[in-house]
Amino acid sequence: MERSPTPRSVRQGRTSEELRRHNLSAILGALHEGGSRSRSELTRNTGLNRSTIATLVADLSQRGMVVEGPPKERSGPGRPSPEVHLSDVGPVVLAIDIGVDSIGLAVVGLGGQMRRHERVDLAPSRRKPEQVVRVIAELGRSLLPAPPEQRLAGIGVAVVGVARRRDGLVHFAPNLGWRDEPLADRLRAALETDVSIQVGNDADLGAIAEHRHGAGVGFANLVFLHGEVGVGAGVILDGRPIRGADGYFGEVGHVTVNPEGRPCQCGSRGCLETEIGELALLRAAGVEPARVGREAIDEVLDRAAAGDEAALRALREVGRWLGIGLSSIVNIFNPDVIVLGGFLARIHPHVEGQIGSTVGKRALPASRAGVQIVPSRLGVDATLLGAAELALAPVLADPTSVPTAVEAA
Amino acid sequence: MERSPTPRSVRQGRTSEELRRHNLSAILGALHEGGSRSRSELTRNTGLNRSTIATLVADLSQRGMVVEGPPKERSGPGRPSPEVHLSDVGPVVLAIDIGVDSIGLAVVGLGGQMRRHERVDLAPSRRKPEQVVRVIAELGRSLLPAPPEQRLAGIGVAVVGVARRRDGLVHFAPNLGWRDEPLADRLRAALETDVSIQVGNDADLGAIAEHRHGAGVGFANLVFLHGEVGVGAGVILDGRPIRGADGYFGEVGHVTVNPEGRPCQCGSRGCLETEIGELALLRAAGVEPARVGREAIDEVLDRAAAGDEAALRALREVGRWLGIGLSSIVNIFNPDVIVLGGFLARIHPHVEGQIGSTVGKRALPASRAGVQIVPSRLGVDATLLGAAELALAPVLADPTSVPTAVEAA
DNA sequence: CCGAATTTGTTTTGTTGCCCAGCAAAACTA
DNA sequence: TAGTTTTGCTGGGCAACAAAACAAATTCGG
Repeated sequence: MERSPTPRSVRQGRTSEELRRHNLSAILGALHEGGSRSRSELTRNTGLNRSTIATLVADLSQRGMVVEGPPKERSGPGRPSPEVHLSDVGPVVLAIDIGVDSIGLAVVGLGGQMRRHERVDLAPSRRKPEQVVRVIAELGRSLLPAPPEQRLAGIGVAVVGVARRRDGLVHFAPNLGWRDEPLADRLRAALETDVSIQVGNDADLGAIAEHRHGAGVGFANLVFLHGEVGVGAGVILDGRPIRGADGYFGEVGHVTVNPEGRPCQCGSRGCLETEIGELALLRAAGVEPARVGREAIDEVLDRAAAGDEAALRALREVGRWLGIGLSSIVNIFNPDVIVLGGFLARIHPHVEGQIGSTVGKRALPASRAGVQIVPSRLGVDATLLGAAELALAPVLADPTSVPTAVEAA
Repeated sequence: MERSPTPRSVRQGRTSEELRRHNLSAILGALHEGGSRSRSELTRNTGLNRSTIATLVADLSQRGMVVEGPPKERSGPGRPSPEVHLSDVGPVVLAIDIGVDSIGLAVVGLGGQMRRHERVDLAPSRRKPEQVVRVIAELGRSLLPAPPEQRLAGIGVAVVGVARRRDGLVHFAPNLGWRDEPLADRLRAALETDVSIQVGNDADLGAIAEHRHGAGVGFANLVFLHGEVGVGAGVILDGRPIRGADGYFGEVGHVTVNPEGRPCQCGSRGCLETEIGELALLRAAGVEPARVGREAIDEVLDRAAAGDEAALRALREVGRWLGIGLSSIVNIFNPDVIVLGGFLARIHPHVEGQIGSTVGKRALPASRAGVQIVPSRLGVDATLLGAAELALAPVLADPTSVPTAVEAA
């Protein structure tokens, strides 16, 4: 176990060097999360003096991370302030999303810009770690240009399972059939790289992506409920992703919602995952569960749109349990917003009304009053972008770790 | 609703002045949480240069917050380093704990030292806000010496109910029969003071106290489960207290544990509070629930110690539901430690075994493996000390807000 | 079309805060 | 008692942000 009770409190002091790092990071982070803005806006945002902003922006510009462009049109009286943009030749990361039925890869720059992008289906027979890693290595080589052209700052991986952040070991991924896989090590060998490889849970990373670039922008407290075959949740509190002592915080997929429900693979019965996962919908709609995947879900939705009674009944059933599960989430986490991801985003239009009424009845009035329940805005790319955020985090936290143009030459 | 989605991300820049504040705060915070230590230890803890530590300690000393004493005996070779202690004539706060059947007051200094301390019973007939505030004002005046002698830096209040941090309005306190009480305003008027008055929920504040000074010292992820008539939880994640969008985070008292259980005052049935609260124990043991309070619980525990079958059965029953509730807490929050407070701390020895076996069966193996479940170490004073922490927070965050001896003169 | 008002970039000059080096002091060791 | 180790103390230096003064670029009013 990686528990570390510190007997004496250790508080870090800060030097002026760290002060500079913090301020560079503040500027870069503002641009990353909120997009381009003028130098004068940066001055107002950060509260720093305009001469300081000038030197900081010049520093970031020298490092090839931002560029200054012409000012916005018609901005009022006074001398116009140049617009600061994230450079599109800045450092990039490779983002990888290992899902149950597909693998996604993308080259992502600061600001969450996807430069290049690829997704391939993953047949159930090809889910062995060796095979998955081989596919990733091939795709990765074709996506990534030669080193000097683009500066690769790191690699981030989202995986449907529980991963150990420290060393990228995938502890347990039931839907892939993995157990204790040293994923980061395998990828490092296959991609022949020495950059840092960070691995995280797909729901945790989806939460980060929706919070920074998607449906949850501007909300401090967010729960991202990601449903495919399994159900996981990622939680952001006070703007910070929460992981718990071992990284299992927010494991709501196995909260009991239906004490008389079906047995779950976790050993219990009537877990949220069992009642609202893809399999539950297919089963209730009378579709062969073995056909699980995008097309099977599409079929149910099409049939419901055409008025098919069985499909409509199945959606109502899933909507009911989803509402109950969401009520618990509202009661426990008191979020500003809940973002539904994966296949839950796709059924959202069909179950919206039912969710609203169930939460209205079951959740504590005080907590439910302010919460919004919305579908993902990033769709299938949410987890991919989250993986990119994971890899970009060190660059954002310390922009000085990227060499300046002068240093690189 | 107090939701504030910020359309554009605002990141604070830092000036060198704030750097100094941060470093002063780091030193004071280390002493506050971890106790006295030598200057050389502070140097190692903070990573700052020893000349910097010298000026910082001198600064805090001038402000009357720390004093330097003789070095520790036999510390090894080299010039001995003077020990830095928190001053016992430094700023103090008034801590107030409004419980269901008693009111506690204390004058608390840095480090959580209780200087003076008083607790009085609160008869059910005297729970009206006006009466409570009158009692507090009387006790407060007798406890607090005249202003110049002790510097009163703030007032912190713990209350059994939901409070709004911003203005100290008690939204809802069912066990006191309060609703929308402007508690902070009433206290400000009654105590005739203009210092800041902060109000918080008792479980949230108990969590902070146990984390900094009690059974949870050194653990980054802690859940404090506080049970009396009602049941509430306070949660610390990554060392930071969590409150949620409106302050209702971790409302586990109304999580359903027994779908066939008794109706709860919240409208649902079989809530955790209904199954493990004081009333549940008394009822199960055949004691008149109306007698609820310290003596009634003592009676049940005494009878159990004497081998009384009904009392033992009642404790087993409560232990079972407590185990189920704790399993959910382990699954959802994945904490390092769960601290049982209030009457749950007192029954802990009797239900320890049962809790262990229930959690062993019901919680996810990965999360339950590392968690410790322990009784409160601060006892009835946990919430009182938590209230003190609330009031001390501004001083710890910015020691320069306290005037220096020179400035005061 | 021109000048006043406004706002921001730029440059120079503080001011603050931390680090470093060298020396002195105070312990332990043998 | 001399050597070693560790720490406090002092003065000098560096890095980072702020403030002030001036220049530049725009809007607005006539």
